[in-house]
Amino acid sequence: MDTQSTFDAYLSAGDVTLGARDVELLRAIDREGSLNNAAETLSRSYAHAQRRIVELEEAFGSLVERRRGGAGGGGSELTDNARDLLAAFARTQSSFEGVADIAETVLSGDIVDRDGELVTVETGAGHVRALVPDGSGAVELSIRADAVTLTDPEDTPVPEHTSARNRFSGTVREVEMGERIARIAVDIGGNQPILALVTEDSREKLGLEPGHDVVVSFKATATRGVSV
Amino acid sequence: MDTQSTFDAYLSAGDVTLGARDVELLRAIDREGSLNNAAETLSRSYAHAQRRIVELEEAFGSLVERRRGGAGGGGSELTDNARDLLAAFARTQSSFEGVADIAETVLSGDIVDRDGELVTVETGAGHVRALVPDGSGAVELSIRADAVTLTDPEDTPVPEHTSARNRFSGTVREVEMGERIARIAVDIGGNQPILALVTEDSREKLGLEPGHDVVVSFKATATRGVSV
DNA sequence: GACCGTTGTTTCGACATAGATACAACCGCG
DNA sequence: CGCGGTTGTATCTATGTCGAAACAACGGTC
Repeated sequence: MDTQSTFDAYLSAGDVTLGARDVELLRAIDREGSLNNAAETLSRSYAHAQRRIVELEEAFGSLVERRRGGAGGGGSELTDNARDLLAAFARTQSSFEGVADIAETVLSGDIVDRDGELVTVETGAGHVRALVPDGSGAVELSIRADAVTLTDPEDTPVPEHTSARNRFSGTVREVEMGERIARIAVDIGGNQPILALVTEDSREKLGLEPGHDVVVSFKATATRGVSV
Repeated sequence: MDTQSTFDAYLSAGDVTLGARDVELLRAIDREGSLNNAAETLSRSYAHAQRRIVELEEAFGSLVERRRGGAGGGGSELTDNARDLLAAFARTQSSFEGVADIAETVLSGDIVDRDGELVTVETGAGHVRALVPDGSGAVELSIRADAVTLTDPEDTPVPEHTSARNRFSGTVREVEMGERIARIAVDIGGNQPILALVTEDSREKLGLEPGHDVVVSFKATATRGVSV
């Protein structure tokens, strides 16, 4: 079974949520210069699109400046507010895409200490500090590969001097090159290696090849877990 | 206008996607011991729930072991496969929650170099390396607060010895304490400070108070941007 | 062998979403 | 003053989703 995680992103204000479909509509208005043409090119009904715009504006404020009559019959264009909203949507969507696409390592373990939502988990590789909303006992921690920093063992800050609460010494097990980004699997003693995403630049400077020693560190606040 | 980013998480296999509603159903079956009672407690129709299970199993493999007849008329329970699926869903959902909830800094700038999807962006605070799928010119970079590492200026690895490609010297501008987690705003010379999430532990050890000097670093692979 | 509560299957209808259509209002322009 | 293309509004219909209801099949237990 080959599952893949996907998502729908929304921006919500009050009880109205703006989704991908709405963004598509706003972009089309921007492109076409009129609500009518926008609905046309998207093969949607004008009536519905118009009602939706009104609905969105009640929650998000003015979005589309609409003029009727005049040369060419009128037209519509986006407000600055709408452009900000579109940019915000694009940003959050791209953040979510990061989560959906990027490899992560899953560590299993048991909670041995809890302080608010901050917990200490005993795993095969040692203690890991992480965020787990609630529960106790067995947990699964997920560590996104883009949140893992690799440093040279000779020049790694002592734990008191960095905010990365989790650090492990390990050796590179596998290097998988992408276009400009390498995925490094580092053995840290647990039953499975930690994956880290680094630029080819970094890979070269740190001399990351199989067998090379390296220190992996990641922040507690970027390590999230769920009870199982 | 106060917008908030939300999301719906899915796991998809082929053209079937498993969503929150399906997860709710599977959990109810696990809890109630029968498909019938599960549908009952969720106020859903048994018929629809049953069809949905069949549909999901065609894509995700065996999920529910159903027995009819026998003592008590039969019953159903989840397969190990289904439990794995539930855990996977919980993990991805919790990862998405991280993105939705956690503060981020948005830096505006212009692309000055591109190498694949890896770009160098000129911002008010200096050059930042980031991932931007396509486009050129103006971009907005979002840097999640949980991806920012703070280190002591006295003990920060030289750039050649760390995979964190972006580093800036700054001074703490503001500290906002949560329960066990502090949000630190660090001034790095741009028009807006970088936000970092650190544990209270780290805040104390690094002596993070307004006015204190600190080095902020974050990975290029954790910095995503969109063209504007 | 009848009972009983479950699974399996079909059909119907309620409901929400969205397209289709029609028509009024608007206003610069020729 | 009418034309033309737009916005604004109302109503109808198609579609898909999901609950409601009814009934057959199943198989331990008594």
